[in-house]
Formats: sequence, structure tokens, C-alpha cells
Amino acid sequence: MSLDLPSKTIFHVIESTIKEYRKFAQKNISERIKDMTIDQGLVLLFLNEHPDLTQKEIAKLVFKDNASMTRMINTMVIKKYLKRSMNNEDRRRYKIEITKKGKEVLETLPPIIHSNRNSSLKGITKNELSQLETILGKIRTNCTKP
Amino acid sequence: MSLDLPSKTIFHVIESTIKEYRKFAQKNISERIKDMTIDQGLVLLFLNEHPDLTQKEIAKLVFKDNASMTRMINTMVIKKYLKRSMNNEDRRRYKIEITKKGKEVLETLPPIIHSNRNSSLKGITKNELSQLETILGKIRTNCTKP
DNA sequence: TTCATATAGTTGATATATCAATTATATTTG
DNA sequence: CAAATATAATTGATATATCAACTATATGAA
Repeated sequence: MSLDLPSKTIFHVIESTIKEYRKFAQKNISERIKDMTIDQGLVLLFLNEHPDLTQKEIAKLVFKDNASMTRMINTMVIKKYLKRSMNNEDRRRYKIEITKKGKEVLETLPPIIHSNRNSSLKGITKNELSQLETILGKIRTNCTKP
Repeated sequence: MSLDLPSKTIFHVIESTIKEYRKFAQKNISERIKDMTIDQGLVLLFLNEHPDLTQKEIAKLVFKDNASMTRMINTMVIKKYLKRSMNNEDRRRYKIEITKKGKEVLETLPPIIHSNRNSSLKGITKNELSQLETILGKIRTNCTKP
């Protein structure tokens, strides 16, 4: 069985790209906001736009499982970015609110994220972006279809 | 500052693609080899092809840092896939050897990986793969250049 | 040769990933 | 309605991610 080494495959390229982007983005965030990870920032952005999201829904949006999300939100509560309160419509869920400290982050963060996206996509055409999306979409479908 | 939600960006697409591939690949591996993760499998493949790799070099190939690699190899030693021995040319390094149990995995694993790659790339042309590689390469370069 | 510096690897601390089991509440079905 | 089932979230166990501090050995320059 002759198999390409993993480092020769497209999966290696995909993985290295997303990891470098994360490293780059995290560095730029950390310079301005200490103790804020990319993923915590994403949680704030989603909650800001959709305040009624459940933990489970947030988890899906940022590709975590529920257990990770529970713990992530715990630490964000401890760090005073979020507050959990009762949801009386459905007592299995929480209402998750952004604190004042969380809202301050939401002032600082968006320009940084905007600039991260712009810099990392510099020189890439709309057409290329759409090709990228199409091809990756095919791969994802291949992996998820029964 | 109007910022696209993270779920609308190409980074979300890239991330979801690689995560779905990993989930798909891990499922197919677990069906045949219990207690074997994708990354542990990759380590075996690399070591098989290049037996003189140091921990640091392996780490880079599978996108881990040195600390993670130390612990990963620890568990692979505990699970009897690998054996560490002294390297007398350079006593800061180890020689890392694949055990008999590790070699058995190397019989079973390659066909599974081969099939994972094929299935997930089904319907994608050579040309598309090369476009993908080019565009992702640009993004990565944007993120790593000073 | 000796001392400064570089390199390979480890360890501690904290956060996250993942699976399985569990709790509490809602919803469905007979 | 009561029992079965489904859902949201938590917890425990184990592995991995990450940073900083540390040990041991090598290498380079004065």
C-alpha cells in the first residue's frame, strides 16, 4: 500500500492554513485584550447578534461540543464577560447575558477581527473565494453524507 | 463597525471542512482500531517513513507544540505503540522506535486512510485540488509573513 | 578551554476536546 | 393523566493545547 505521507495531502494544507490564521488572529487580539481567546470572542459576537442562543446552539456555531461549551462559558462567567440567569420559558436552558465588561470587548474586538480578515485575504479575488467555498463545500458534503 | 458574523466567513467554511473530515476519518479508524487517534496514526506513518525524526520535528509535521508532543508520545509509549531509547549521537534527543504493536497498526491503517482520502475527495478534479492549494497557500502566506 | 548561547525535551498550570453517564425539565404517546 | 422519550446542561475521566519556566546537553566564540 503506497500512501502519500500526510504532509503531502490537501488536508495538511487546509489544516496548516486554518492553524496559521488562528495563530495570527490570536496574536493580534492578545496584543489588545489580554485573557481573550478567539473562540471566546466569537461567542461574544454571536451572543451580541442573537441574544437568545442556547449553549448548545452557540457550541454548534463555534464547532465545540456541549461539554466544552459549558466549561468555556464557566470561565467566561468567572472572568466577568458573561452572566447566566434563569430562563423561565424553558427551565432546562439558561439566559446568557453579556456583562458591561463583555460589552467593552465588543467595542474593541470588531475592528481587530475586521483587520485580521482583511490582511489574511489580501490579494485574493472574490472569484477565488467563491471557488474555495465551493470546493471545500464538496469535501465537507462527502464527509457528512451517509 | 459592521462585521460579518463569523459563521458567514471563509474561515468558518475552512474550519468546518477540516473538522468534518477529522470526524469522518476518526470514525472510520475507530471502527477498526480502538484507542487510536488520527494524530497518533499520523505519528506512526511519519516515523515509519522517517525513523530518525526527533520529537520536535514530528510535532511540526502534525501541527503540535513540543509539550503536546512529549505527552502524546508518553501515552503512545504507555499504550505500547512506541518505545523511547537513548540516542548516543546527541544525548538531548531520543530515538523513537515503533513496537511490534505499532507495526501491526501500520498494516491496518494505510488502507483506511487511503479510503478516507478517496471518499472525501470524490468528485473533485485535479484542477480544483490545485486551485484549493494555491488559494489556501496565499492565505497562509498572508498570515505568516512579517 | 571556558563561558555564553542554542537546542531537545520535560513539567506545571490552566483551558479545551471528547466520550459516557447523570440530572432536571419538556414533550410525546398510549 | 402516566409512562416513555427527548432535550439542555453538567460532571468525571482522560487526552490534548498552550505558555512559561526549567533541565540537560551541544555548539560557538573569545
